Amino acid sequence: MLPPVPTAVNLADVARIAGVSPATASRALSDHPHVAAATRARVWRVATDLEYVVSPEASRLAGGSTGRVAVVVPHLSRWFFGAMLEGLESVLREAGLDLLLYRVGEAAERQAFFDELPARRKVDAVVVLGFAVGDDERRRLERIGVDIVVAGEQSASYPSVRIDDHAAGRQAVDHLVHLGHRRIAMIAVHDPGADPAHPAGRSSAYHAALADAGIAADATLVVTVDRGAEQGVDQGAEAMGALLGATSPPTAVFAHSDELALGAVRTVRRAGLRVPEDVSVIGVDDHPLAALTDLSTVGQPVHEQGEIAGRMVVSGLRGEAVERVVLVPTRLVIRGSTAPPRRSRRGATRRADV
Amino acid sequence: MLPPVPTAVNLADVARIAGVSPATASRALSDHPHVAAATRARVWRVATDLEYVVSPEASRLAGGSTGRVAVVVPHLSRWFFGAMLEGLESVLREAGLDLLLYRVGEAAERQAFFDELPARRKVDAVVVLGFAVGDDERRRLERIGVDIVVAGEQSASYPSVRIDDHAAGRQAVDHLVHLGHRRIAMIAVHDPGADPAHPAGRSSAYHAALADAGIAADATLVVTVDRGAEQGVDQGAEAMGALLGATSPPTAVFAHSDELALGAVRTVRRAGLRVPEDVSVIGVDDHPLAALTDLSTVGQPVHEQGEIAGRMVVSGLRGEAVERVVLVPTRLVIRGSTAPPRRSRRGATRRADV
DNA sequence: CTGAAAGCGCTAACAT
DNA sequence: ATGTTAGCGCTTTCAG
Repeated sequence: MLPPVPTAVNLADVARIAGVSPATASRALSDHPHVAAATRARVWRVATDLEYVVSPEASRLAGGSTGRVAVVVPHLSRWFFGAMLEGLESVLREAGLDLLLYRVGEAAERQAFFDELPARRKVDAVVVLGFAVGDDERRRLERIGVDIVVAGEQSASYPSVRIDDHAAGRQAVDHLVHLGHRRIAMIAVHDPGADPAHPAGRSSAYHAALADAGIAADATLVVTVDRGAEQGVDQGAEAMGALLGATSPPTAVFAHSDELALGAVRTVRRAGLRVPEDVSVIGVDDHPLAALTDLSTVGQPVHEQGEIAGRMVVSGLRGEAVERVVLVPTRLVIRGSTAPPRRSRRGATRRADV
Repeated sequence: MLPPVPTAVNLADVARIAGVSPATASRALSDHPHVAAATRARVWRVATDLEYVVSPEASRLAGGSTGRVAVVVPHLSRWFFGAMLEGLESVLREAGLDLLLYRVGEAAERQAFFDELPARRKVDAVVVLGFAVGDDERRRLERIGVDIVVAGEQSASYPSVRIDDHAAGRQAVDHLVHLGHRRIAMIAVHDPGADPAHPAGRSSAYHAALADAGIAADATLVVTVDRGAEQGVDQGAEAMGALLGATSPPTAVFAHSDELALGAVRTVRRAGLRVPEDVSVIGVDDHPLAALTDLSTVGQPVHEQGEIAGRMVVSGLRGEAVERVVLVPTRLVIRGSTAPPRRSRRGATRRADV
């Protein structure tokens, strides 16, 4: 390792060369009010010439903020989380904030994070991306003593950005209903932390949409998978297997995510049936895979949710008021995996490519 | 915003309560050699009880290290980069290092990063993930004065982990040759920073493999796309269109990535041809999509490359010697998108699902 | 508007 | 083995 930054230029150097005291230099560089314009300009010039960068440590120690935001995310290799992180990063970077990344995938990692709180004393705010913070976790998290924002999930306790899951579910199921389907199945994700008595938005939307259409509920048409596994595709495939094995199989399936939906499509095809002629399938997210595989879906603006979370953090840090809940709109994206039931209207369907 | 960490416990508090001097407390907590076991234990107990956490700022300022590593990556929502980042993160976290994330996608962002070097004075090391550092960039990057490690790409200047691109290319093209193909095309990525005179590993492997098989080179069978676009699928699709339009189209295609390969597959199918019966397609990476779409490919251990980069950083920080180049093995993954040319040996092929 | 002085919380010599 | 003494580089009162 090299010696610690041999060419380090300090505030004192800048001040000396600019012919002012360190105090003035500091004020000039932090854009404080009471500094002569000429002085400010001179100090900035010298600082730029010397390529001066404040020592964040010293700055923080002397009373400033850390200029850092912790981001806690369960996965990094899955599109949804990556895209949201990307949106968040762009806003934070623009605001001059550094992003400290903490991945907390499995239960053990998650527990360790909330126990040890490695971000303590290191950040000005924390953003939780794509998972719901449990009560116990919330209590611990708060001991970090900074602002907290949640993105991509519901949160009663913190400002959050997310989609309206109920509305999204309605868009999907209503689409199937309007196509004429009556036997509509659902592959739902079950969040271990959620209250089973109150089905989450997408599930409740399914039931509401069926009820509104006068379709009787059929418990054999709902399969629930646990959240959290790596890809989701296999779970979707398995769930579809169960659905296909039912006495009276569905003609359409609403999956809570595109990955589950793709697994379902795979199973349908492997069973020798066709999508959408024999079974329609719709997911949620508008994953890039959905476009590639011609999957109908309810799209959500993922990147944008990350951006909004970033803006919430920046506002909060500035001491401005922050909205408690921002709902972003979803949109129905009709592709080739949904069509009317039976084998009617051939021409209206497209093949799934790839 | 809350007041800055109301419950802040400092070293001085711990020291006082434990009945020692701050210096001793510091030594005890940093596991220094010359501290009585009893003292160490007592200090640790008090620190734990009080939930003391060192102020990284003060620690660093007083001569320690930052305990942070900067990671520079071009994309966050693409599997390859996310998976590598995930591997890296796990090792850094285990070593107690924090990860400062910088995304530098487009040219402008990349330029800004290397101009401003926002990581200066903030980290003990820098990891460059998945892109080649140009000469000018290298010069600037070095002014940061810390260790640098490159993963997923070649680097003459820094310790790096990567696959042997030439070997990977041979695995792919040799596979096609062994299947009996003679008209083998390539969809290559062109790295803007690379020297056109020296074709990169995968391309040179293609030429070498054909030469070894006594197949004459045919320039119309090579299409080059620029690196860096978002998904790659569309570029692959377009490239395949050009190939299909050739006087004498290929019976097999080697694409430099799975995403390009999937685009190629889409074009082949849209042209009314079948994969692999009419055209075989093989990619590189073993992207999760490849398994899903039954694409043959040359797999590389992406997560592991991230881990290895992490270990290189940790070793370097410990002052241990670090290997200059670590090559990780690739493996040929034969799925349903490659088969002998013509319509021979039906039984050996599987359908592409989804 | 600017300078002088006093730490922020910690670690690393240097003593003891 | 432990305590004492200096700062690290910056921001911030408090004076001018």
